[in-house]
Formats: sequence, structure tokens, C-alpha cells
Amino acid sequence: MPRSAPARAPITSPAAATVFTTVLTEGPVSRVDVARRTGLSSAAVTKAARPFIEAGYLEELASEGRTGPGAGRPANPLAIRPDREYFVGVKITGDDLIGVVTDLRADVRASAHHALTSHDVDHVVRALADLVGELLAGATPDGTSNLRERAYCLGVAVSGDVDRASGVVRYSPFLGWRDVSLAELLDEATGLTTTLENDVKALTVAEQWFGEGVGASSFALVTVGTGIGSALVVNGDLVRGAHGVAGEIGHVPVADGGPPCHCGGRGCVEAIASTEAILLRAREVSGEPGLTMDDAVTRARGGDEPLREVFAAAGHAIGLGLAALVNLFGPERVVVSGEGVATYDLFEDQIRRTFAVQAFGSAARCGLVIRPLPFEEWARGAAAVAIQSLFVAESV
Amino acid sequence: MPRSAPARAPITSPAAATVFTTVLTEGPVSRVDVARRTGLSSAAVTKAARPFIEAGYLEELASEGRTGPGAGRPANPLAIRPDREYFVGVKITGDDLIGVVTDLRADVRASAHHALTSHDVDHVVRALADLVGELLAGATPDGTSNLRERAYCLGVAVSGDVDRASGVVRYSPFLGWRDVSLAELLDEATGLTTTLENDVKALTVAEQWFGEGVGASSFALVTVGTGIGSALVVNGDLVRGAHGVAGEIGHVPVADGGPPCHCGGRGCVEAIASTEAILLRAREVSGEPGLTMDDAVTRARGGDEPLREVFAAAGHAIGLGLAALVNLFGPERVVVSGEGVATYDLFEDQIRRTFAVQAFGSAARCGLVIRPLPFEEWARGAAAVAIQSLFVAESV
DNA sequence: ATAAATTCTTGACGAAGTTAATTAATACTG
DNA sequence: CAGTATTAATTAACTTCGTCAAGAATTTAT
Repeated sequence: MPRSAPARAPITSPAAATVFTTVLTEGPVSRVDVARRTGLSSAAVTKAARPFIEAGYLEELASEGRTGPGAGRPANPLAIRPDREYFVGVKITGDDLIGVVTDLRADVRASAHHALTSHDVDHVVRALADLVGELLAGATPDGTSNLRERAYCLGVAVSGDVDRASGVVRYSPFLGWRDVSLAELLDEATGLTTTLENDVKALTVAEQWFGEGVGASSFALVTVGTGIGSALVVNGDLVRGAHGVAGEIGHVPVADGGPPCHCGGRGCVEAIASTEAILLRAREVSGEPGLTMDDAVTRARGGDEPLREVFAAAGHAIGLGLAALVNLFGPERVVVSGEGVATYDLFEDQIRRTFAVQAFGSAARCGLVIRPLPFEEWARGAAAVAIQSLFVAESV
Repeated sequence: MPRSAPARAPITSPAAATVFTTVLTEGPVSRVDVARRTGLSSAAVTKAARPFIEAGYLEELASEGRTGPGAGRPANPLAIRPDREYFVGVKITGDDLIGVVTDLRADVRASAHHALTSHDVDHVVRALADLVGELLAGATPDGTSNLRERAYCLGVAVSGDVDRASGVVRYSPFLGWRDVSLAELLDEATGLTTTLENDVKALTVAEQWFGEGVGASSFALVTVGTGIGSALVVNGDLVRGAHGVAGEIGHVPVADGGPPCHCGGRGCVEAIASTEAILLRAREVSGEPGLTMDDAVTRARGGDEPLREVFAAAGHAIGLGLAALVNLFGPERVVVSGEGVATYDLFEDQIRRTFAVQAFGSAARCGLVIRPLPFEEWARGAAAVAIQSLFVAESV
């Protein structure tokens, strides 16, 4: 049973959504410019923009004088008013909740953490409601009103199989949940309209609308850490997979006869490049079963060749996985990100080298962005999903 | 400069296209049924269907009496009239032209070959025009009129980088062509409206509309032979790749440190499982540099273990590539096909075994169809593209 | 026959966006 | 400094598409 999203922002037609998202993602743009970019008539843009301006979501900036021969009437750029509405995003991990408040542009305005002492559904729901209460306690950043009065939407990101439309966590290994109607429970507990999404997909939405993915019709996001996952956007749509599985770059086989993986396969990217796999191998190589990840990283940075090799092998596996992804999809851009922020320097070179060798033809021209990922970013992704729910309540 | 398609079939609105394609791909369906499946109102279906019936593209079948308590007015199923229009499809290979005439359902009604003695553009254009003339010389299969009077569209399939919208062959290694405006040349030479497409993509369209892909929102087609290629359909759209590259399953790296590939990489699927790679390896294994493919196949079938191993290794590589594809985008179905028809028995088992092991979770539930591919099928794919051009001239 | 069920058709209506004309605001020109 | 060219935004009439609601058509069951 799909739940309905609030309709405060006057989105009444496809054109309205198009105009609004264009201004949202492509910064201040004049009406004619929006028309040119979207293929709408300028009359349609004028009509669609008006209700947004009246509702305070968009504003008209002062026209910038322009120079040059035969310059005509200067444009009045339309701009988002980011403080018109705030959004709450929460990422649920196995150990804690990370929450943020963002504005309409998904810029983080406040954040807070909460430890989880149990995976019991009720406990998590209560903890999450508390966290939201805490986040919305103060006044708005611009000081003009109370935060709670201008926040209506909550986005929640969970790893696992999540059905966004119905707001149900189908299966979450980390939490040990099956078929939990989390969105419904949170609607009630928080008073906000909740949108649920898989964590990697949430991150991808944030990237697609407010990050590297802006303007790219197709791109991929890869996260490296405890697990290795990815999400793909093709023709502006997230690939969801017929059976709910998609973007499992972690289980792309890249080393024939390589180490066994949890999934039952062998030589999967994850079996070589996940945090766990790296640590396992590092202990093997160093002969110290008690070696910690921190130590391994320090020593590798210090020049310990065998350990450097372990990290390089992980980078190589990731590079091979990326090549597979890019050769199959040909995305315009790929963002590699992940929790293992601290160790990126040990990976990056090898990822790029392997990718450059194995990417086919002009596929290699795809922009490869490798970037550490602050943990809060996951929560921001959740907020981005909430923002998105404002426009595309039905179509997604 | 996109060229326009003819507008004989009265496709005037999205609804018209929806209704027509529904009847085309899902057999005889009543109007109410079309409405239910597409989400249109039944009134809209009635309106959209009328012009097609008047133009002879659709017909109303006699209502089948129905039984049961409280049965109402019986439905009048709408059906395609396949003989209303014929289409020509031609596949250009390095050595010859293969052409077919199909009806609206993409069923082959006639076929013909033509050897190519040169890759000179003019020569190919002339040969193709001759072939088309030959194909359209006779009367229609139903004997009521001349073929040429009921064929307006030509579809042409070429391997390489093809820009369908502009009808230009950007780069075709087999033919040694760069930036050839083939569609324009063929429009003139044949008098038909030509649509150009990459060969694998053409085959995929045929499969999507008239084959295994019917009803699947996402699926993939993989061809194995001289080269190894694939094409993906996501949300009903062919994935084209930002830089024109997509579906290069042949260059997915599956054997780390494996044999070098033309593309500069190592251990690509194609470097292990292409016809050429298999032959190379078979010669190595048997110690006979003059071994032919036919001999290798015969001996492997006869139980020659080392040679059987070579084919199994190829199947294994293909299985790994399929697992990569399926784990990344989770299609509903995958069709594996290709020129190497004769040798499928030596591959199939191993492909399935490896795929089953490496496919992640429920991704393994995707339907894997492995099927020989008559050579004519490529030409049929080209015809399917021509048929498709009738409806979606603009949107693709 | 009459009622109930289901399909198909019709015409009025409404939503959304286009075209074309109009108004607005600027820079260049003599 | 008026006049002209140029580009931006708005307005109003019109087109197009599809829905809605009512009704006609055609069957089975009572």
C-alpha cells in the first residue's frame, strides 16, 4: 500500500516538477534558460514558476546587467529559497543512528548521533523519534521561526532490501529485520512523512541531484567499506533490478579461483577489497593474527611492502570491478566513495591504473571521481530522498 | 541532423503508440484489457484504436462467447494485421549482406543473400540496393498486391559505433568505415526510409518486442561468436552509454592475469571465449598449429578431454561475465545467443554452472535462455528496428 | 421479459502546454 | 537623446490529449 507524500510545494504537473528540479539542481537560471534546457515553451515556464514563487519556494533574483553588442532585456534568474523548508535524514547502521537536518538544497544545517543498544524494532523507532525530536528542537538557522514548523519530511536510509514505494524493510541482514513497515511506524512516531530507501540508493540520489551526478544522464556510485556496493542511474532513473538485486559490484567475480566469498562465489570484489578481507589478508601476510586495521594502515603508509601489496591488490580488484561496470553501462561519471576514508591514499592509484587498462575504448573517458565519504553523508542521502519525495511522489 | 520517419500508421499521440504496441506485442487483446494493462481509460483506447482499424493496421476479431454466471457483453479482441505492411531488414557483415522481408510481427516472409566483394561504401550501397530490389520483386505473400507497394521501411544492422538518430556509421572496424552517412545514401538508393542501428542492439530490439523480452521491463541479450557483445534494456529503454559504449560484456575482465586481449586489457571474456581465442587455445593444447575449428569441435564432441577443457574454459568465462552483468543490473531475463550455433552443446552446461555459483542472491532467479541463433536472425533484428521506427521515430 | 454484468462508444469537460502577439528592459547608433 | 535592435517575460486564445460520466450494446441468469 503506497503511502502518499505531502503536497505543500505546488507540484501539479510534470512541467511544474521539471521547472522546479531544474532550478533546484542547476542553480539560478532565467526562465528562458529553463525553457531551453527542458524543451518547454517559455510561457509554460512562466506559468509553472509562479505558484512556486508565491509559496516561497523560488524567488526571482535581480537581473544582472549584461554587456555585448545588441544585448536585450536582461534575464531575471530564478533561484531556490533553500530555507523555505527543512528535511530530516537518518541513516540506520548496526550500531547507531546518524541524523541531519538539511535545507532544500540538501546542505546540512544540523546533525546528531544516537547509539543503538538493541535492534528491536520498537527500540529503533523510539530512538529514531527521539533523535528527530532533538534535531528539530531549536529555531531555524535563519532564526525566523521554529524548525519543526518548517520540516515535514523524513528520509531514512537502511542497508538491505527496501521497498521504497510501500515503506517496508523487506530484509536487512544487519538489523535482522524482515518485512518491517518502518515508514508507517515512523510516520506515527515522528509526525513527519517518512520515505524509506536503501542506503546506497539514497546516497546515489544525493549525488544525482546535488553532487557529481548533476547534469549526467547516467552515472554510478560505488561505496567501498565493510561491504562494497553500488547503484546505477540510467536515463535519469535508478536501476532497481527485476528481483530487487542490482548494483552488486561487490559480487562481481574478478579473480578466477580467488578467495571464497560469503555469497558462495569465489574471487568477488568484496572477497578481496572489503575491510574484512583486507584485514584477513594483512594478518596472513604479516603473520600476526592480532594485527588491527589501524596498525596495518600505519605500517603500509610507513612503507611495509607486503602490506602495501595487500592494499594494492584491493585497489586492483576494485579497478577490475569498475571496468566491468563501465564496459557494461558506459556511465558518464563514476563516483567511488566509502567509509574507509582514512585509507584512500593506499588504494586510489591502483584503482585508476587498473581501470585505465581494462576500460574499453571510449568508456575510459568516463569521469572517475574517487573521494572520501564523511559518515554524515549517508544521512544527507536520506534527506535527499525526502527532498526528492516532494516532487516525484508517484513516479518513483 | 535527425531524419524523419514516415507517418503512414496513424500514430499521433503517446496513447496511440501505447495501444498499438500493446496489441502488437501482446497478441489479440480486447480494448478493456488494453486499458487495464496500460492504465489508459477505455474511452482513450477506443479513440486511439479507430484510426488504426481504418488504416488497416488493426482489426477487430469476432467476439468469443463466454460462459459463467453473470457474463456480460463479450469482448471484441483487437488484433494486428501483419500483412498490412512489410519491412526489409539487412545485416551487413564483413563478407556479405543478409536480407529479409518481414511482416508487421517481424515474421520472416522472404530472405536473400549477397556476397560483398569490397568494403567500398559505394559498392556496399549498390549491392544493398540490389538486394532490396530482389527481395521486393515479387508479389506479397497474400498475393493481393505488389510487395514494393507495401514496404516503406528498411532497417540496416552494422557492427560498430552507429548513431541511429542521424543514420551515421561513426566507426565500423569490420568495414573500415568512419563517419559514413549510410542511412541517407540508402534512402536515395532504395527509395525506402532507412533506419540504421548497431547489430547487437537491433537484435535486442527484436527480442524486446517479438521475442523473449516481451513483457520484461529489463533484460539483456548476449551474443557469442567472433566477438562477444551484449545489449541491455532497462525500464524499456536500450542502454546506449554516455560515450556510445555499453554492453561490452566481451571486455569485462574475468581472469586476473589471463590472456591479453585486443583491447589492451587482460583476461577479458573475449580473450578466452571468442571463436578466435578458442581456436588459438585449441591449437596450443593439441600441439597442432593447423587445427581447424571444425576439427576441434568434432574431437571435443568425441571426448578429447584437453579440447573439452578449452570449451569448458570458454563457457566458464562467459558464465563469469554473465554473473557480472546480472549482479550489476538484475535483469528479468538474459538471452545468450550467437553465431557459434554448432558448438553450443560444448558450452551450455559450464555457462549455467558458473553462473549459478557466481550470481548473487535472487539475481540467480533471472531467466537464462541459451539458444542458437540462425544467421538470418540478425537481419530480422534490422527489420524489427524498422518496425519500431514506425512508432517511436522521435523518442529513441 | 427482466435484471445483472460487462464491453464499447459518445460527447462534454478539463488540464496542460503551445503559438503568437504584447509588454518590458536593456545596449547600440547616429 | 530618440530610435532601433535584441532578448526576456507575460498574456490570451487555441490545440491536443485524455478523463469522466452517461448511455448503448450484448451477453447470461432467473
